[in-house]
Amino acid sequence: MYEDSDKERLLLAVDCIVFGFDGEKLKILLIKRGFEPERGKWSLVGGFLKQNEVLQAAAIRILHRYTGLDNIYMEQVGTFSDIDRDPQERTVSTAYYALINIENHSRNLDHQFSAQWFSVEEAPRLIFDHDRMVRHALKRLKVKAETEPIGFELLPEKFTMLQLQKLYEAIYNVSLDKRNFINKVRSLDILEKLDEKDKTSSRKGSFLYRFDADKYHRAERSRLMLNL
Amino acid sequence: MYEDSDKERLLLAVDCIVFGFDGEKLKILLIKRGFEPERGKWSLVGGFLKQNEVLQAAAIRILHRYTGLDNIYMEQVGTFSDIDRDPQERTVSTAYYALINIENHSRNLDHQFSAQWFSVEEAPRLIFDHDRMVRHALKRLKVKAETEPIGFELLPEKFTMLQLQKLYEAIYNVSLDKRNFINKVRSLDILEKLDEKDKTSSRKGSFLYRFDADKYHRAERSRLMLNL
DNA sequence: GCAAAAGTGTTGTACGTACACCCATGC
DNA sequence: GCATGGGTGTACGTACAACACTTTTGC
Repeated sequence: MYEDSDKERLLLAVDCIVFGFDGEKLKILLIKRGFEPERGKWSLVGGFLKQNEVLQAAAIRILHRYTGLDNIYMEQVGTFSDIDRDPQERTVSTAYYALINIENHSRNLDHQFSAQWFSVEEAPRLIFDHDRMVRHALKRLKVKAETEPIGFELLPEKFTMLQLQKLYEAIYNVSLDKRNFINKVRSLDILEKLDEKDKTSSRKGSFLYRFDADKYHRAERSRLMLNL
Repeated sequence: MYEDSDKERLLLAVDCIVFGFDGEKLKILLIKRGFEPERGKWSLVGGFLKQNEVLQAAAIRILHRYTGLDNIYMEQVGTFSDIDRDPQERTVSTAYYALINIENHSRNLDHQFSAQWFSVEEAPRLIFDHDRMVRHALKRLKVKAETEPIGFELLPEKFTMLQLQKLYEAIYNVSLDKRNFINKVRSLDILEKLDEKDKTSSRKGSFLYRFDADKYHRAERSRLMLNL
């Protein structure tokens, strides 16, 4: 295709920024590299694209290898191509971010990879251009979460209003008024209020909610999910 | 890098969605392919990434080859990797969009490529997955133009308020009230009002404005550029 | 009965939206 | 003097932001 005569083939990698939420802070999953180069340093989970594989599939495969998880929300962030980003050989890498429910997940965390959760602000310096990838992913996550109900991917199926609020506070690094927050969320009409209460954090107990995809799709919605 | 053992190299292409504005409609620049496969069909301008080249540089090089232009605003859209997107050989392509001032440009349009402007809605069907790329680019352009002053890239240096309004109407495919529009733009305080008038379209003549990058950077600005 | 978190409503303000008339000029 | 597009201001409604007290329960 195209009319260039020089067709140079090169390595295409995929790196995943895995976001999780522990109830307080937004976290990312990092692995301590057990192989050269940069052995012992922290990095994103990644791998190479195969000849007969689509990028999204590679991202899913890689995420599965490191976390054991399937059916995870993923979104392409961008493609990074600095010449020497990988000192071994010219490698272009496409970054994806994944949103996972940290609670469901911790069990399957495969210890062979020395994977560990870090809060986004306190993460160690990463290899190559992975820090840049994280910054881009975070920016994209913020934009996306403003207009689409993706926050729920980071929470357990059933959650309290306070959990949801803390999640948005963590994503946007702001603090919100709980009355305004709850009113806004209610007005969106995309949650199902359950009869159960979560009593782990108070004597009174707080009601649990569940994201209702049907309600969401039915609703004629204003452009914004949350306006912070 | 990484611990995969199988490293398969493949072709990486770059395709550019070139946006322009003719005063009425948002346009894209397409070329009629003079080479196989798909000779005679319309496509985006594109080329292959070289071994020692960054993606952005490739996009700039390709844009320059087809338009003769330098110093153009470009933004990465995403990377497209369907297995058979190019029937010749597995090729992954990263799309960029460019914003150019259609007036300055028309002169240097190199006729050897049968390049032609099409309004976004009336463009012919494109080869490969280029239609999908255009849709993505358009979506990204809309999001970006909401929060950053990139619209000016599509206008001549000096422009009238009506031109600016028509531009945003074209991008978002809406119609706006000129009084509200002008008030909103004024409140942003990022334009310099010139003493010149453009008298081509009326006897009275309308004042010309220029985007003032300094004002823009100085201003503590609300998150939104235009709220439509 | 008290400590601890959950739950709830009102008011002011800012911003977006709707809307119509006069102005300047060239012919 | 008139036709053409350019330029301007106000009134209303909606939506966000600020704010404090009562309720429920387990101990």
